[in-house]
Amino acid sequence: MVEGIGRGRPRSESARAAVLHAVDDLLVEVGYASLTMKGIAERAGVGRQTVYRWWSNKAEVLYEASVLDAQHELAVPLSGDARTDVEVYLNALIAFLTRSHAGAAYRALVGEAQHDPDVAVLLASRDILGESATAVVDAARAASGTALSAEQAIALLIGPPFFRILSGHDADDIDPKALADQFMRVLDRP
Amino acid sequence: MVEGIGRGRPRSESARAAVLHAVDDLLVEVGYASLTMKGIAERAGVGRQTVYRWWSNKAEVLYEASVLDAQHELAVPLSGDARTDVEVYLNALIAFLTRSHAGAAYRALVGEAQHDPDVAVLLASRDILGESATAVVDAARAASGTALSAEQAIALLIGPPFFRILSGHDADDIDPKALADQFMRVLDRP
Amino acid sequence: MVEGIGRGRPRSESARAAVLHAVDDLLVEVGYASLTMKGIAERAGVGRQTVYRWWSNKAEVLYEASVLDAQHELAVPLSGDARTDVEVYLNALIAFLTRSHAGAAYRALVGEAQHDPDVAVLLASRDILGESATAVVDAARAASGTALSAEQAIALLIGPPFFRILSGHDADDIDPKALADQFMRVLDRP
Amino acid sequence: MVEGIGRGRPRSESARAAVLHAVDDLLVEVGYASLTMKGIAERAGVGRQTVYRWWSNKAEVLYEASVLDAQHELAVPLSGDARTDVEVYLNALIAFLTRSHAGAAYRALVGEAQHDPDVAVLLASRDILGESATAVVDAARAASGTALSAEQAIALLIGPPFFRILSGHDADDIDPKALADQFMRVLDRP
DNA sequence: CCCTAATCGAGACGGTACGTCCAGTCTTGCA
DNA sequence: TGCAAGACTGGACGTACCGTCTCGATTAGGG
Repeated sequence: MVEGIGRGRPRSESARAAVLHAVDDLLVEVGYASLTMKGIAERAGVGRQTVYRWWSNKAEVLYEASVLDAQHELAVPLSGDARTDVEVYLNALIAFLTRSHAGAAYRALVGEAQHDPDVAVLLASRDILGESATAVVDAARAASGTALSAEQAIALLIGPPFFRILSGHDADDIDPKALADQFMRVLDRP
Repeated sequence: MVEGIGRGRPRSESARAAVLHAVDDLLVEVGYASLTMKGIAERAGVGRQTVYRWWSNKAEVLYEASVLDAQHELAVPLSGDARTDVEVYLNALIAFLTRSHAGAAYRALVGEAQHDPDVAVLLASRDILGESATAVVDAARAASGTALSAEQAIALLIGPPFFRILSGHDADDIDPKALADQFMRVLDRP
Repeated sequence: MVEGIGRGRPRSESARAAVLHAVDDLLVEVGYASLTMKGIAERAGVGRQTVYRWWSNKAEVLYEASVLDAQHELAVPLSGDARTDVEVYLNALIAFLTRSHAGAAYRALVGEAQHDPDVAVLLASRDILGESATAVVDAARAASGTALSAEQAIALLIGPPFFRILSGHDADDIDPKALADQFMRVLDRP
Repeated sequence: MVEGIGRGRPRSESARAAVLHAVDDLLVEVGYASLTMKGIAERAGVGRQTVYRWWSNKAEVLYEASVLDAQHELAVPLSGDARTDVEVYLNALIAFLTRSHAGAAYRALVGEAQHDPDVAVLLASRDILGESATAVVDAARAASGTALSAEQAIALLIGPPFFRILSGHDADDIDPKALADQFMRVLDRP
């Protein structure tokens, strides 16, 4: 990647970091609804235009600020036993969606995507949740010899808790063990 | 009309109807993101105070204007054959979430609920999707003798397409027949 | 003047007064160059839109805030002796242009008018300086039987000090007595 | 002062010329109000810093680009007849202030000087208008034997049209012949 | 023939005012 | 006294320009 001939002052990496850091902080302090581009810039000690220069809206900043954390929180080590791994993953997923800051950011983005096409495109460009489940799901599929595609299996695994949490049910009512059972049952038969 | 001693001008039912109508129209014309209380009042030919008097935010107006009507779109007649009914329901659900105006309103509300606690409460107070699935799910549960609770079964049925659609996947990639198969398979075993 | 049927909340006279007062204060405190619509609104404790609703730019606010003061400062009582009145007027004019706050506002407006057509129109709509000189000049013209028109005489009276002050000469070098002499001399001959 | 030993890259004379040329062009194209340092630099194909290095504000650039050239427009040849020369000069002055690009620049600077002390100093450092009138006025003074000082006579000559034009009167209403008459009349008597 | 130094174009930087928009409240006259 | 109309304060929006700051590249001496 060449990036032209590199004329002009180069982008300030410290400004970039300050913005992402400010978003992380503000998300916790004031919540997504009260997160403003103005507030982010001021908190980061950065000009407003600098934020707009590199991210076109607050969804993009939030995405970049949160996506790495999300991947980290949803990464589960494979034990070799598919049933166990699925349950461990489900626990991580539920914790992410209900208790994690990065998860709150992710839910906010999903929310925004429902009425902002730009955010929808941004979100669709990288299926964070789906990616996180891939390893676990592939292992389970391989072990079971199911005919389900990876995509189908992923939706089957993530969908039920995703639906209950985003539509406002009490997260405590979700039983990861039972969900894991149901998931394995679908896979276990041709 | 009696309404107690009724001093002063009585409440205008026509104003209420005009507001709900205006919201329906505007949702189609400008979309949720550009829906404003000001715009609603002007379109309805109603004072802004009148809107605020009856609904405390645009989510409430939208909820009353669109989402309750949504029940009709998701009501499927029971045929007696659980497998068939499940598939018919899934088709209705997918159409609702991807192509219906009421569905767009519902998705917008789910989105708003992710960063506005008031909207979350409003949405949780009435599980529209869950309710719509109850009849189909109960019939399927009765026919199969599964141990799954109604709530578990509902999440299992709705979750997968809900996740795929809200996280921005292409709706055409969803196969209702396969989803119905998977759902029946979980139920079919004790 | 009927002003329609007067529906809606009427303009707040207190907001109007607060804005004009704020402009007066700020002009003294920070000067014209640092006078901003934002600053005016904040100082007046008024919404920004309220300022824009009634005045389309800062020149208009300034004009309204200063014109009355200007008229007051430039009003000289007629003594009956034209020569004396002319000299008194010239002293008032020089004081206005060099030492008065309203005069500073007026000079700023004249300045702005040189590169903003809107301000030029505003200024031309009401010739504050010319009006102030009318009484004195008319009296002098009547006494002398000159053939000069009012407009010519006014320009002859105001022009010389106006030019010296606006083009940056030291105001102390201006001799009102000599200027009055010169003015009377032009008038005194057919 | 020797200016050091002159190490380093010397100033680019072509850059200087490009900037002055760009200012001339832009003044005509977009007007003084829309003239920005950024715009000047871009139009000149020059770095912003380069402009700031040699001129500290846009008034200085404008002064050097336009106003100094203005002297040519105001230079009138002396015929020997004072009355005629005065009228010719007045015509040139009025044309300069109302129709010339350099005149527009000069008026803009006078305007700016009313609220920017730096510009006021710049303008006062060289009385362009006064200088232009010196020859004509001195000739007229010599011919008439008046007691008026050069400064007084200059203000008397330039002031009236200057006032009318800068305060927004219609330039067509100005009668150079009458102004010349009035001017000569003041001079003609002790 | 490099070395040093000051210039050049380009463009990002932190700031700040712009004029617009909307939220939610308040104040009129009319019915 | 409820209603429409519409003005109110407040504050975020995204843009523009300010004057400064880094870049790499260029262009002159001086050693």
